[in-house]
Amino acid sequence: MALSKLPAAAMEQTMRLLGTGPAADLAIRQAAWVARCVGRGEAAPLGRADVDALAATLRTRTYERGAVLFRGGDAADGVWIVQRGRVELSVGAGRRRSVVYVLQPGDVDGDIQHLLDMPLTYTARALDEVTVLSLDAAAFEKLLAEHPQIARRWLSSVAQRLATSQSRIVGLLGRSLTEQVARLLLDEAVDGEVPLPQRTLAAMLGVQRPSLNKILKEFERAGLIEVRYAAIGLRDPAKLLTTAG
Amino acid sequence: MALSKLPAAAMEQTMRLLGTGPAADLAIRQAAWVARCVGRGEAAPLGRADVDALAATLRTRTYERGAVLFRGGDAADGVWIVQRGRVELSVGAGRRRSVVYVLQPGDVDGDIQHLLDMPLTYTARALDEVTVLSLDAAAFEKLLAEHPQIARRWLSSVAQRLATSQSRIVGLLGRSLTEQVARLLLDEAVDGEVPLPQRTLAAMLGVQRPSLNKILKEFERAGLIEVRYAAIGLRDPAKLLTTAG
DNA sequence: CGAAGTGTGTCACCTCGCTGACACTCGACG
DNA sequence: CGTCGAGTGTCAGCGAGGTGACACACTTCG
Repeated sequence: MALSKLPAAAMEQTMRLLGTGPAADLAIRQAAWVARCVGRGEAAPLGRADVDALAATLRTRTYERGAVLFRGGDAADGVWIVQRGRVELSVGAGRRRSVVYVLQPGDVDGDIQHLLDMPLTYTARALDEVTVLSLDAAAFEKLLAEHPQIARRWLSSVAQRLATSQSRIVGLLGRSLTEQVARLLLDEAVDGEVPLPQRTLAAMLGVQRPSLNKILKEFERAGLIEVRYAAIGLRDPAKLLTTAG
Repeated sequence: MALSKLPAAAMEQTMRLLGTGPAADLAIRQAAWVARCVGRGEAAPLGRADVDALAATLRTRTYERGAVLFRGGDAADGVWIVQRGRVELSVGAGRRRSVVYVLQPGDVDGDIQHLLDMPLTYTARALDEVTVLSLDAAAFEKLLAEHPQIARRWLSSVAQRLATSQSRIVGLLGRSLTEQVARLLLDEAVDGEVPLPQRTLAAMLGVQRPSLNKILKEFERAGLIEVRYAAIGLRDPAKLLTTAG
């Protein structure tokens, strides 16, 4: 899922670059933004035709905080990109709940399930008020077939997610919880802050909240972080990085 | 990395299907096999031209048991596919060694690093005598650019690996070691056998060998498996599956 | 303002898996 | 056929992290 955690500013910038006056269509700007999300374009720049093709097929949907976008076991409903807000992907419930990933603006999901023709294996829940751009399955397939540049980019995007996923596995194997927590905080930070409750962070590591809390308080005493309500501020990212190993 | 764990028989079959008499080139048969490895072709069947293009660029290399194919930090030397034998991908050394993956015949690697222009993050070591087919970076890029069907297939292949990687993360989070071991054995079994020493299996789960050994002996007492020298035989896969949760 | 819901801090107890060690067994190879 | 390296079986002690519980703080919304 993780792809590029573009700050909102990047979107604005992209929009400005592409905006050609009042007539510039919102859909085209959205499509250009999606193109940026789906892999960086060094190897495969998109042409105007590619962006237009994307724009023609995008739909916008909005969910309120706490809403469930889909549940594990559902068939994938095309491909979607988070434009605003965060979406939590989790497996299991109650005490056994594990958070597979937290999608940030710019992250893409649903493509894997479509490509492999498999059901969704996790449940998606909006952590904030969320806007997603979506693309139905047929349109996605058509895009890939008719726009080689888009297919090439999508390949980079999926490859990027695979690399992230593998480095997460390495992070989980044989590391102490302290190292894992330091790494998680660095990975999830946006503008020096991790705006997630401890319960969610604990579920991302597959540990219990008290265990996480203990480590967080140690970090706070050492001046590495600042524990706030439903959020954590990073005070010394460099030192946190050395702690992560 | 895991893609399709094709038994040797599948390769033979593919070769037979494509063999057009004594003149059939070995390289073309190899290329057809690679094409099967890289995603199943429902959505994007390969044409004759695609297979020929693959064949033109393949090189064969052989490594003996224990040889190091590359070390973490090296630049990716193109894309390669395991044709025969197994290759262990690991991070760290000594007590901290973790096994990221064990490549089986048919598995592909090196493409991700090339696509993202990143160095290899793990060390590859031959577990048996190994033959790999390899493809240099320029040829790979050319293939993707000029053969949309291959690009489409490669996308499925990477997507498949991402799905595998994610399900491994779910397996690691919040599961008891017993469940993890059961799942690992099922995932790694080839013809009802897991031909790996306990030390390697332990490194795949990021645990110590005595911990793994204890669970294995419990499974053996329960009649689920049979512990052999540097190998484990599955006696009751169905029951093992229920143990995996 | 005040209640309800959600998040945080902390504790005592207990289990699971790590540590380091040692004896034994298997298989390859000279 | 004997030797050596690699793999396996097992143990006692220890520490990290899970469990369940409870008090308190923050926020939100009526």
